[in-house]
Amino acid sequence: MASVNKVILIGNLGKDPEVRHLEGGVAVARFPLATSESYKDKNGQKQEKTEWHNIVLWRGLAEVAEKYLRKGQSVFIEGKIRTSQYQDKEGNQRYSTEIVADNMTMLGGRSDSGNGSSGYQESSASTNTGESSYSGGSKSVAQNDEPDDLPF
Amino acid sequence: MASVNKVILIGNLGKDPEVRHLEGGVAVARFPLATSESYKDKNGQKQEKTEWHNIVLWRGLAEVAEKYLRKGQSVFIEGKIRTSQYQDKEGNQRYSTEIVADNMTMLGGRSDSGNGSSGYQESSASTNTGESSYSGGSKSVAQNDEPDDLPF
Amino acid sequence: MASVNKVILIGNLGKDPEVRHLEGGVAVARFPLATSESYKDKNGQKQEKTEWHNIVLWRGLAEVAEKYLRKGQSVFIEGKIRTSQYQDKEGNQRYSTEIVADNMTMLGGRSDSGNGSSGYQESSASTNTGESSYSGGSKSVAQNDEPDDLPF
Amino acid sequence: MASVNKVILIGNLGKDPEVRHLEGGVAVARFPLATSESYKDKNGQKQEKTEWHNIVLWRGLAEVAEKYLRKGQSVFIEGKIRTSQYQDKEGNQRYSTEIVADNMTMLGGRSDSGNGSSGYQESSASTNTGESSYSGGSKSVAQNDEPDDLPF
DNA sequence: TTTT
DNA sequence: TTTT
Repeated sequence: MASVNKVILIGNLGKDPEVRHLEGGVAVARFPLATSESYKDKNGQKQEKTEWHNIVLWRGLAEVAEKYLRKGQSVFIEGKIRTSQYQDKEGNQRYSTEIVADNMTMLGGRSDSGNGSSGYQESSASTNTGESSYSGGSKSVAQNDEPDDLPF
Repeated sequence: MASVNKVILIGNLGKDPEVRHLEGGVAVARFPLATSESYKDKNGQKQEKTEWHNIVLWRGLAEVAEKYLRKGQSVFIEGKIRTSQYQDKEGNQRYSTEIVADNMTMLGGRSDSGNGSSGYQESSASTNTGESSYSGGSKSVAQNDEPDDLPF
Repeated sequence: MASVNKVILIGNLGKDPEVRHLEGGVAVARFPLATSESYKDKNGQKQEKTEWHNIVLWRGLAEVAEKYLRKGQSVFIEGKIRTSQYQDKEGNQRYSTEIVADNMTMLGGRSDSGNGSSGYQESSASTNTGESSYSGGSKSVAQNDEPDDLPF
Repeated sequence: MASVNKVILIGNLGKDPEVRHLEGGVAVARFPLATSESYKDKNGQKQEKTEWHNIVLWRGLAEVAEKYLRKGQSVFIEGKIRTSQYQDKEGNQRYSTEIVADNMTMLGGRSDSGNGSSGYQESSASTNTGESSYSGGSKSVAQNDEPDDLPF
């Protein structure tokens, strides 16, 4: 049936990306992303609440993340929610929710190496599946094309 | 810091909403929402993968859900991701991820009672915080105004 | 620079799609899409305001639109805003704003031929660039891959 | 009927905001916002295409824009599309498309005065209608609450 | 020009 | 008219 599962996040990386290169050369990157919301509590005191999101990127996006994304930087992420089931060591059913990115844009932010945006934009013709190039010859890579045989 | 946490879903209710009315008259509704994605496996066979989302609605949206939403129906949900920590009975840290809705639009779909859209639209001036009414006198209810003292 | 241009619409077709098949076999479909917002005016009277959007679809999405979309039906559209300049007959600069779709999901709605959703879902493995198939062999079509030499 | 009209933009201000303060103290701010997309042309040359959006903000958001937003800065805008009709001087029907913001987040970017983000975040408890405060006492301002009697 |  |  008609179905949409879309997430849009702007936040900061809690750690450098962890990248694995799978058999076949496929890259997967993961990092925690913080979004924060401020509000006033019942005493009128300003409070901040931080939400942590587990971001997963595949292939080209993972490679961009590996090269250019660092802890503290700000990114725009577009993707979808995916909850995986797994058994913990006691054999109980557990759930883990991740955001599988299909688009990413660096927004700069706190960085050790100047403006992270530029390098990324230079080196990657298109990490944006949806908006990519309307030139005749261009190829758009589906960023969440995951092989079926991955160890999830 | 600059932060955005936004989710957009279109899917079907897996169950009727469960609604609690808290002290103070605040209503909270919850239901599982399915989004489905179809893809071809390595043998070219069409497969479908269903994602289940835990939807939470507050106040006016919860009341609309209680009155008009039923298992099987299709809804558009706009909201944000929130992951809560809790201790399980063995004292382990667990995480539960929910979508806190701040906007909802009924799309009809399989229903026991005709087109669910109409009733809802008639009875609710505005469940859409963001888009609500630009008349001078209208009031917009912040849908995710949660009391601080809720039992989470 | 960091840039995002994203539109999400749910609305009804004001007309059947107009489809052109260009040299090279590329299809382009266009239709007006209505979104409506209700609000109360200063006298407390309920009013409705309709917004009309010019939707443009390319290639695979255009072909799906041609086959399955009809006046009155409800669709979810994800895309981007594009404003074109042109000269009117008096030689004045004019602007025309369109939504170039890169994703489309039929939601049914009033239709002459039953539930429009099903046929579309059956016949199209993936019109959803962003969410498409994570099987190894699947191909994702970039929906807004426009040839450069189109007569705009 | 079920309807959604949502726009998400990240881009740069082409000019400082123009702000009007209407009778009754209501503020309206306008500015052009650029989003850019790069693609390769048929010769493999990298090209950039810039889209200009007419942003309109009301009340609290307009006041934040007036105080903190300047030409060149980067902002996240969430809002809706609105096309207005008007007569040009020759009496022809013309259309003008704007994005009416209901949420805005400053992302910094090129600025004459350091990081624009901070000041804004300090001084404005909540310009984010949708996500605002779940404290008991907080008030959420409907950002697109337009008086009916405005001179459009 | 849609839908409710 | 922005930004890279």
